[in-house]
Amino acid sequence: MKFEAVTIKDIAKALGISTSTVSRALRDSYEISAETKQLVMECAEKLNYRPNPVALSLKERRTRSIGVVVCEIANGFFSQIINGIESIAYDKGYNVIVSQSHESAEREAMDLQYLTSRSVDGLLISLSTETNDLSYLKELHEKGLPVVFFDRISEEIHTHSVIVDNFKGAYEATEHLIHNGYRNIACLTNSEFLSITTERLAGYREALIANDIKPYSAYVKHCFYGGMIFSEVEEAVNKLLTLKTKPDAIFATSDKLTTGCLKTLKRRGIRIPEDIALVGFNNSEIAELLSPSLTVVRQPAYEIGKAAMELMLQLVESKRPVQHFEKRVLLPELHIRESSSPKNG
Amino acid sequence: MKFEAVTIKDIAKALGISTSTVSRALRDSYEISAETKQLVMECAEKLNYRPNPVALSLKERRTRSIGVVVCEIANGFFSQIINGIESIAYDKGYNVIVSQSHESAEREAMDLQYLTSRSVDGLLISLSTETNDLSYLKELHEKGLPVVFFDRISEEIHTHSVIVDNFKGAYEATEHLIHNGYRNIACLTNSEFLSITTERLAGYREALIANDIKPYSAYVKHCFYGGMIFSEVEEAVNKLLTLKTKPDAIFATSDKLTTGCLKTLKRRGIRIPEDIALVGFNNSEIAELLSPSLTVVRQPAYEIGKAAMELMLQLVESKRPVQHFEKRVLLPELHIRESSSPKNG
DNA sequence: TTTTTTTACGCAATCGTTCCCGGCAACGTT
DNA sequence: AACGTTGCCGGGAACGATTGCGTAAAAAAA
Repeated sequence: MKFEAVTIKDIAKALGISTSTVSRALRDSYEISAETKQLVMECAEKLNYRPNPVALSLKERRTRSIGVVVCEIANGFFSQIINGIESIAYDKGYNVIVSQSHESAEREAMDLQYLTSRSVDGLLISLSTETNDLSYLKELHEKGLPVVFFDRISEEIHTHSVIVDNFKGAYEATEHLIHNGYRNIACLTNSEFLSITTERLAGYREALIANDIKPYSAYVKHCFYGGMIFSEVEEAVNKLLTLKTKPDAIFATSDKLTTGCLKTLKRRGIRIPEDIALVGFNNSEIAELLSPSLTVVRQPAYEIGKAAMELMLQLVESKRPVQHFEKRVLLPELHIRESSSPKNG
Repeated sequence: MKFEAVTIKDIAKALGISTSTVSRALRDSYEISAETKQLVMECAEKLNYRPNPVALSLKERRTRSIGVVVCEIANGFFSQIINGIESIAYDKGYNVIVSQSHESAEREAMDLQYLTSRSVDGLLISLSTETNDLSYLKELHEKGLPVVFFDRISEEIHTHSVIVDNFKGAYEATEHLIHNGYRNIACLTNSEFLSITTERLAGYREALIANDIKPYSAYVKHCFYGGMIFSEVEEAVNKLLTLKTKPDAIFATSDKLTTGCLKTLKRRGIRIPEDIALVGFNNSEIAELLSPSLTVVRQPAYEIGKAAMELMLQLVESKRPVQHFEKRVLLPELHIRESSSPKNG
């Protein structure tokens, strides 16, 4: 398929028939006689003919490839999602082109630019932390590019999306801490512009209020880069520790924030959960191997990827423009372990 | 770029000139007058023209996309490699199509089939644990498909490859254990068909011999699926623990084996390093957060990816067939932590 | 002024497929 | 015998871009 590349012409020549006949025979058209089909099939087999997908793409104006934009590939949560995306794509004969925003809006815009210039058939995206201007994406969407959001979504563009019930995840995590006797619960969270932040923060707040605990704004620390830069997390945690009434528990709302927080606490020799309890969103399998083992909110990342790709296929393979959009909400799981053991227990 | 798609023809029509002129003007050909160029440029800008990469691919017979085959995307080591690959690819205007073998030779063959049918310009591959028949890949390579191996390589195909010094990594890890007083050192390793296994096992053995310790075959446990199936690891570790002379240390030669081993030891309530010390190949950042923190051999995964993609570009962009092939060997780093503290120390 | 050279552009083939039009046999119908 | 049906197949125009070759007009040389 590199140097020679058998084409439909070669078959036509070998059999002394026209390319149109070969093409039709291969596609099993009714206007070709059984024997000709047979002949063509055998010849194609013999020459090891493979249709050229590039030529097909040009003709059909679709590439059967889907662009994926995430902030970071080398992040367990996202690589699990990509795994899910890929599993569906593979089954359906699509391929996936992954690119990373590294949490930069500029880089994200370039990714979009690049992916569309590669004429992907659709776009799966989890927004970067910096993104506040969606106009370019919106423009693409309005021009007809199928878009599906996952994880970090936006309501600004009316399309399919897949998330976990972030509110619920945060609510349950917070409530769990409260039930275990913690009352001064801090929240280490991402940029306030992200949908996940808003939702998780709301879950956290509601859980406090429902349990007659007054939310304390100094207990909420935003890390703009969501743990991608460790020093940011370290600083946030340190600030929490210098408060007059130190928190007795920390709820971290993302993978990297959780590990960053853990790292900081360990470095400072703070005991978990005796000095401070810790619960965090986390998808790493190692969480249970830590000492103390970590109580986490686990997201069904693989399923998120699968769902997102399924919805994408729905858009891409639909004959007429899709009118009704779906927001698929999956359930997070709270895994209770040692890092949030009952206070003074 | 979806419904309308501005083409070179639109520009030609708008300006009342031929498409060839437009094409040449856009490519800044010398045979086009400055004013015509100016006109074309402006018009292209105004209509927001984007060249169609599919048409270009068809013409130039290259897609500027590189296929990547790994066993598992959602594995820190490989996702870090992919990150490295992607970083170089992005800079050079290539895109990367990732697919997974899930350690299955059959699936790997299908991946190859799929990727080549998508006419990738080259192939970056880390072999699956099951792979013993390389004939198909060899055939592709002989037909002119550029191939670069990384991590799990094969000498059967003469081409570029990138690995870490597996021998050295294993040697140093083992020697470190010996220096810290351990003498009954077991080795938990992958399928014996993999290049990494051979090399790491050799490093382990040599280190023993160099320190006057006789290698004991019962201390070497192969896990065919390399930890992808936890029960396999569990069983291997359990077998080690039932030996008459139980090992006092375990050296695990991959990410998943290390965590699988750790999990098993934890579950059985075995203290590390008091009862058994542990050192493993691992690329997770969480290793240092474990209690005890884990002594690991860390591989420069990101750099492996970068190097592999660089070598690929060398192949893909070279005018004449490359004759001289390179095996790039990067250095692993031994991070000494608590899980291998001096014996009885 | 005539010839040669340069400049600047258009025509058409090409990449590999598909598919819309025809067209030509060999039937069956009136 | 003349006509309409089928059945089967080929020609050639797309899809979007590049490029070798040909050529008119303008510029330079004779």
